[in-house]
Formats: sequence, structure tokens, C-alpha cells
Amino acid sequence: MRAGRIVEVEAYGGPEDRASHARSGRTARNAAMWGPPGSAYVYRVYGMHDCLNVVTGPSGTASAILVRAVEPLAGLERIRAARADHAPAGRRVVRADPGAVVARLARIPDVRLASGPALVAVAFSVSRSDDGADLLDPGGSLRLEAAPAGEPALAVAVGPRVGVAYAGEPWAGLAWRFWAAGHVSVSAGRGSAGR
DNA sequence: AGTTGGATGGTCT
DNA sequence: GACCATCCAACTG
Repeated sequence: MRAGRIVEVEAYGGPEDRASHARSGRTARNAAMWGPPGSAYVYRVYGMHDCLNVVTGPSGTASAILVRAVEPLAGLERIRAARADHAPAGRRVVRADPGAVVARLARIPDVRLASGPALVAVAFSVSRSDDGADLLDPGGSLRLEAAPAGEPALAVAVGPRVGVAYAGEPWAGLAWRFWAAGHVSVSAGRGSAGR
């Protein structure tokens, strides 16, 4: 079993949100965004990366929470195996030295194995076949669970969403990204504001 | 340590 | 035909 704690998310709305995939209305790609709360919306970006969202609004309305980073807590071996086995979708350019890839993965600390939206999907083997899945089903292979009772709450920082400048204002500037303040597992990409 | 460019193809214009 | 809710490698300093 693999498990982790979500430490960074972004909120996306319906057709009115110019940064949301729902901005062009309902299509085959984004149909899951109109699904019931607690279901998954999984999409592919840049032709190679899959990303996991949790639908939050009532059925018939579009919404999604993008899971941007997870702190791995259990199943580290399996998470590393998933990272090692992962072949970038459709890649044609062969890596010069496969050994270098293994060495690079070995240098990544446990806490940073799922520090990015596409990395979350790889670490937990989420793919587009999970699109529409019920994440609240206790028997499901991919589940969203409440934090254990008594676990101290994390301080939450807020800021603008990453990579949505094209949407223009007010959408690009909305502070709809939420992360655990100062947490090591938060993503730190180019467009990202970091921890 | 920080910055830049390449990969890649489905989706929408 | 252009864009894209990203990641990694290869640079520069």
C-alpha cells in the first residue's frame, strides 16, 4: 500500500473561470469535472504528464481541486519502484545513459518523491484510467481519506495558481493555491511560488 | 543556486 | 496551427 498526505492544492472552477479546463464548456476531456463530489478528474498535459484532481462541487457543476504535492508516508519502496518503472509517455528520444536515471532517482529524498502534480500521479500510479473514479469508496484502489483523528493541523499558506497567466485578470491573480506553509514536500518548479 | 530550452501530442481555435 | 494546471537536463555564475 502507498499513502501520503496532501500538502499542496489548487482550486479550479467552472466555465466562468478562464484558467479552468471547464472554460470551454463540457468536452470529452473535462467531462469528469461535472461529476459527483469526491470523484477523480485526471487529465494529460504537455502530451506526457497526467495530473490528479478531486471534484468538489455538486454533480452538474464543474469544479476540481488539483493535487499538486503529496508528502509520502507509506509504501516508499513501491513509490520508488513506480518512479523507476515510469516511462515518459510516447518519448522518442532515448536517454543517453539509463544508469544516470537510476542514480538521479536515488538522490531524491523520500519527502520529494511526489512534489509536483505529474509526480503525484507517477508516485501513486494514477492514470487517465482513473478518470471519474469514486475516491470516497472505502474499497477503491485509489482513495481520499480524512486525516487521522488528533493529527495536528498544518498552517496553510495561500497564493496565485501556477501556470495560468494566460487566463488574464482576475483569474490569474486569484489566491486559489493552498499549501502547507514551509513544508518540505511542496513543489518548487519554475512557475511555482515554492514553499 | 538559478535560469533556459527541449520534449510531446491531445485538444481547442 | 497554437497552446498547454510540467519536468528534466544542460547550461551559467
